[in-house]
Amino acid sequence: MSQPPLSKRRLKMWIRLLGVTRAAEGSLREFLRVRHDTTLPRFDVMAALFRRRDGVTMTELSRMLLVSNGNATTVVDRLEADGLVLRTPSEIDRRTVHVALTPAGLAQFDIWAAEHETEVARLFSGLSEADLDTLTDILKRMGATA
Amino acid sequence: MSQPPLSKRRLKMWIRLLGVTRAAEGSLREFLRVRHDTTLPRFDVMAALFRRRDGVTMTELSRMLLVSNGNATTVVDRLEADGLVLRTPSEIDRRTVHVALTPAGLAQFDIWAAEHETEVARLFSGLSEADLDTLTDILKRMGATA
DNA sequence: CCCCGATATTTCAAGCTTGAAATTGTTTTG
DNA sequence: CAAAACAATTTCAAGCTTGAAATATCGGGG
Repeated sequence: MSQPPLSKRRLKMWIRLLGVTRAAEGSLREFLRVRHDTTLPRFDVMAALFRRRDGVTMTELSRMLLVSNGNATTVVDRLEADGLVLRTPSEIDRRTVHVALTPAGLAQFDIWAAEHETEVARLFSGLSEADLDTLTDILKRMGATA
Repeated sequence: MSQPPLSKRRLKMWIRLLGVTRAAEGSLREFLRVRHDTTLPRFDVMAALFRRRDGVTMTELSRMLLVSNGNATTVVDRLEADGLVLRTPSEIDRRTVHVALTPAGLAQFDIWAAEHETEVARLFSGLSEADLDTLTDILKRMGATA
């Protein structure tokens, strides 16, 4: 039996990939809303600031999350209003702003992160160690191209 | 060497998967904007209606795309205003509405689809036939769980 | 036949997201 | 050094998205 052309197969894979990702995002969004009364974008920003504990600039933040600079601004605005993150103007380069978790933000994220990890693990409980090896390898190569 | 716990590995995989997907979505969004002056959500709706040429109800549409019902309404509103899709009230069940591509919409989508496929194939040109086999298998199992 | 639970769609407010323009500050270069 | 190029951030309008509430319809059990 002849296979469809490579480009068609890549397209079908992309559609499937998008479906899996959207379904997982939907589950996580609901999880964060129901269990922790927060949203995915807010969580993502907090997670980025948790990874870079010393703080990051707005541009670094938007690059980490692959969102526009304007988007980073508004999400950080809201988190700052909630007292979870803090902007500090840079002394060295007065164009840049450093953003970091507040102590309250760090405490909050600690709670969220543990349950979030459990939820993600539950969502992908169908994947074995071997699957993870294989998938990670492929995803690394996809990231390198795109 | 001891590996990190399975839940941590699953989390890292998810973050990587999200990164790859967001990067590809960003590329496709830009492609659609620059080359065809349209957006990803509009394209997605058109693609769904192309796959189901006889038309679908609003609920079927939102389930296919994994978006909320309210979201489907507004995107279809805009496409209808552009003359690309058409709503037809159902005779049998007066709660439901059928949505389908107009001839203009079909012609438009034909043009978009070919170039879109090329672009997707280019984005994922790093994946071999074997990779596609492996990845599709894993994605199928992920979809089954989540 | 009427009520009641279920289903389909739209409406709405709030928040998210983008891309471009405006603002402010830095660096390079003639 | 001044001007121009470049960079970081915010602002803005438009569009996207969600989840909940409102509206309309269907279908079954008294």
